[in-house]
Amino acid sequence: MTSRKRAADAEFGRREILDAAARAFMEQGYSATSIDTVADILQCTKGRIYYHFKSKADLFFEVHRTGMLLDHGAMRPLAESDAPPEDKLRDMLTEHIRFIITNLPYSKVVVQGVKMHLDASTTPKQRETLMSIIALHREVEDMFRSVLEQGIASGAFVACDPHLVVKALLGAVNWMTIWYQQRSAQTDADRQHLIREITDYAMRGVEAR
Amino acid sequence: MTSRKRAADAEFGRREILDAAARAFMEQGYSATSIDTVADILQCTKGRIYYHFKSKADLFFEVHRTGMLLDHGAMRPLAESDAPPEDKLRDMLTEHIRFIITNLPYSKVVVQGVKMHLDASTTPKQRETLMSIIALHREVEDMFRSVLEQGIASGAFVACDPHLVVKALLGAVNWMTIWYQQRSAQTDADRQHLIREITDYAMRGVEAR
DNA sequence: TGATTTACATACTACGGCGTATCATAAACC
DNA sequence: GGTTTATGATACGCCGTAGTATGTAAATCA
Repeated sequence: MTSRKRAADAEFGRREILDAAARAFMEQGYSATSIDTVADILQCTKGRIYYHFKSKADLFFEVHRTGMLLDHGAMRPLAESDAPPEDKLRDMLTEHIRFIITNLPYSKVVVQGVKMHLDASTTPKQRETLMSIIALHREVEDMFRSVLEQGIASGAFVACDPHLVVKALLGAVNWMTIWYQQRSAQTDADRQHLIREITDYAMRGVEAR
Repeated sequence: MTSRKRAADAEFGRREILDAAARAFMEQGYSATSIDTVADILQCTKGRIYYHFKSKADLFFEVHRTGMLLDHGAMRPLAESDAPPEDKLRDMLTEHIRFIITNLPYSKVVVQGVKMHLDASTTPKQRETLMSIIALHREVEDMFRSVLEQGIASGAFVACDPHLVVKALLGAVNWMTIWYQQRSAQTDADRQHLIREITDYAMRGVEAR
């Protein structure tokens, strides 16, 4: 039983590192972030970080993976519901935006990570986890595109190229990772307004007249 | 006269460096790109680059500024036309997308640059040019928001918060800088289709029913 | 034609940062 | 009481890279 407590502590300590790393990567980017910077944020030394993570790249991958898992986990139940496509899409968008603003560091790292997939500077081991991250990313996009296709088929959405429109739709939302800052929406009402306006815009782009 | 020729050559050489730097920064990001990498692309040495640019940061700023000037220059005449807002916005979007796909490296650097404005590691001199770049960026966004507000006033666009919706609208388009690659659209017809689908989606998000 | 400026190339220095190795330790486990 | 776990502290080797200092050949100019 106590072993479970220790295991939980270890997980907690690990997550603490991931959170700090996410903040650092968000603010400075991967290359510009040093392991020592992450250690400074935690007020510890590199030793702690290298005890849990093999390398800087591994740490980044884990942050990226954690972010994708959180978002994917939030989207899947909604995508699997049997609500009509228009309701389903609206729920997914709302939840996705909520995820972005409540987990901004992870969201920004995910975006960074997407852009780094060309980098060949990875070990075979890393490539494996990298592929699983990419798979998660694809799955999330597939969920959105599926709902789009359902809506087009049902007549709820306008006829359009779902492969391109899903990019535009997700872009309207994901672009938040570029411009959004905590102070953009201070009160709860501000956040509600924000979520509403962005969701409504994204929905109007696909809804049939 | 010959001096004019030499001046033109100098400008050409400078632009050549900017183009190469834009490609490098696009592919690897600011921090991960070394001056030597840019030199390798040009098949020259650092000497040439440091002759034209004071520092790596200066080079990046000039790429960023050039990109913003190009986009700003393409948008302004359209924004200043006296066409109805819905036509004006459509034209601006189409042209903006065309700019992105024909100047992808510069577009991606601009996005990177926007995210780096927090960095305080700049000299007073650099801050000045940085401010002018930010001003250009604001102006472009202001042009889009203006058109939005005109359309809302005229009843052509739905009632919405233009400050937030302009972010979503530009996001739908600018997100291309994340996912678009040259091979995404190989033929001219592909590119036309792409531009059309993205523009249509972005427009539907604001058009009144 | 000699002097000077232009537009680079070469060679070198200095430094930051990744990763590792070593030693210590304090708590949890067995 | 011995062992494992999860750190802290410190030091170091090594490499990549920004920036500089110096050289140089050609074009321009007087």
